Amino acid sequence: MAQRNTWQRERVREALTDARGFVSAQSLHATLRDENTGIGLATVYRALAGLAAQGDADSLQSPEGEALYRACVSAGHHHHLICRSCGLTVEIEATDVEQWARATAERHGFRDAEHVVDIFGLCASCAAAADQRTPDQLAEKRDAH
Amino acid sequence: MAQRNTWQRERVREALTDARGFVSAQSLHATLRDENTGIGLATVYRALAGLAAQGDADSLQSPEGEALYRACVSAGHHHHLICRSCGLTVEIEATDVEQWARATAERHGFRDAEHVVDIFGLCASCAAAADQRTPDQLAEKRDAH
DNA sequence: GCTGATTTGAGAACGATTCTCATTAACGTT
DNA sequence: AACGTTAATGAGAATCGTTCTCAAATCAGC
Repeated sequence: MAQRNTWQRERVREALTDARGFVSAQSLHATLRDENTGIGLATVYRALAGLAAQGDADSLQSPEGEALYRACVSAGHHHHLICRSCGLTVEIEATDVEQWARATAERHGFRDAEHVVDIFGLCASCAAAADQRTPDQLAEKRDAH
Repeated sequence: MAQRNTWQRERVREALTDARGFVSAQSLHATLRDENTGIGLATVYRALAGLAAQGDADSLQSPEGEALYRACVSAGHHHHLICRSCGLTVEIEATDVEQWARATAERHGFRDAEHVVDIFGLCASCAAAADQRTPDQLAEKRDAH
């Protein structure tokens, strides 16, 4: 009996799909815990690891050192443009970069090369929101001073 | 009195420079602790954070979630080809990738884009070593079975 | 050498992730 | 539908990397 279907695994899969971008295991767990029965944190981690292992999810390390997961849309290898504020993710293809990475590794005698290529930034709407907020923050700073 | 010069900070700088590639704060601390007086782990972290902040060191997240540091040779922005076995690092320039990243971010309306571009692989000597070891490992597997 | 702010080090605190293990429940068999 | 096997779960403990705390040590200017 290799793999059993539990409602927990389904829920994790759903929640991951519903999320618009990359989410941490922690916040996924928080979401699930809010809306239903108390699913265990360990279970969420196990489910995510499983999904990632069988290629149904992507995982990457945020610059802060958290592991982020996302439901995988396109099956193949690809990269991401991630909003560091709201987590919105755009899947990007990078054929050129792909080739460049392989060529570079070979040129230096490296084998079994994997590469990490991701772009973090502020998406259009978050950038707009940030612009609106900035004056207030400056004002607060002035007041606090 | 902004910044003080302590032998600890110097030692960290030296050790970081001596290391041939990326090292974790933990292993740097272990090295330093072995060869001399007991330098504190927190101090190593602080020194590394400081070096990274003032641009004298690079930092990146390993796929395992550890933060890795390396003495910065070229001042500007650059990327790395890292041996996942011995940590040997080659600094690589990626002007094309640079531009591609900027263009991609802009095309999707993203602002303040940073990118993570690193290649992990097996360097030539580690690959050779792995080839030698592989038959034994297979034999072991057979025996253990 | 004295003074005072910065830095240190030991350990506590912390957050993310993994492990443990008794309990639960999925699924093939009856 | 009940059964037995056994993978999966959940609560909490354990682990690991990193940051924080605070008293004691130390650097820099006088």
